[in-house]
Amino acid sequence: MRLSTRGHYGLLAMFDLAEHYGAGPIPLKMVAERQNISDNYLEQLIAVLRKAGLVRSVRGSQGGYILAREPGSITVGEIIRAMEGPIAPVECVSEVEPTECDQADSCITRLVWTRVRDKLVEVMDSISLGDMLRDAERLSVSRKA
Amino acid sequence: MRLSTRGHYGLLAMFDLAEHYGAGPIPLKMVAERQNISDNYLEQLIAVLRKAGLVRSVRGSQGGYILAREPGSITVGEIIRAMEGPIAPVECVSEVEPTECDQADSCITRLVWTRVRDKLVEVMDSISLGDMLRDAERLSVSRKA
DNA sequence: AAATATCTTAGCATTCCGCTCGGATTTTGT
DNA sequence: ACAAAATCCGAGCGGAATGCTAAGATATTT
Repeated sequence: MRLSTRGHYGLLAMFDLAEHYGAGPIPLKMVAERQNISDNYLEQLIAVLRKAGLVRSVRGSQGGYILAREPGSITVGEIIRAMEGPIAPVECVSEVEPTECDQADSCITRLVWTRVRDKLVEVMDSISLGDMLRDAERLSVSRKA
Repeated sequence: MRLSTRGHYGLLAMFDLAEHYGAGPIPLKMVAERQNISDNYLEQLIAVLRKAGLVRSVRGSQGGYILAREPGSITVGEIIRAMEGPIAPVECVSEVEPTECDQADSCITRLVWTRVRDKLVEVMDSISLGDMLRDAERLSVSRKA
């Protein structure tokens, strides 16, 4: 029941961009350094996020990456789907195009996995990068106190 | 965000044993046949469930496997933990012995994964094999109607 | 033209997955 | 005693995915 590092790193990178939202394009090297990820590897991962329409890129000197939308409108669920594909504990309850097995209609375990999937979707889609920024704010305030 | 077939098959096998609970030891070949799993492979998987104390085995002719406890007291969460290890979307929020990263206390994504983990645990620990038997009963009744 | 970035593709070592297979051991029934 | 039916145990293995590294092509700014 693990995420690969793709989803893990993807969210880290997106949150980093959210923290610098409004400051123009952020070079990937900065993100990689701050989040402690190989920048060569992150380059490949951010390409996926770009193709999914979650970030915009600016090429050339002074270039970098910017969130495609404001942090409040980008959810963890979107990011994870982009990085790891449809959310589903097992293939037969995938959000899109589940490959049905022959006893799908009498399969009780399928009901279980559907409930698990629904909970996953519910929590991931309910958290936005904006929410995470607020959490960070609260956390840093309580730290200073 | 996928389970391996280990967890998938593990639950199928345990549910099969639950359906025949009280009928004495069930040979693994029967389970494998009904659930359409390679019996050689299932043999390895059931060994894990046995070592976790979820099933008892009876060797020799007329032998087989029996749930170690009644279906109502065995949860999906227990089975998945046995087959796949501690429930956690990322390692740093593992239920047991999380390997902390150096910025663990200021990591916002960690808060997200903790919430995801908690939801997973909540739903998996709330469903027992007994619950699944009731679901199967309801489903077969509504099918006949 | 130089510097700074993104973009794209190839490759690669390691690990995990999902098995197969062979045989040892235990128990029951004839 | 013997055969049959089962669990037990470990070795091995092909294929796929993971998590990178590396090298260069392209675009943009200064």
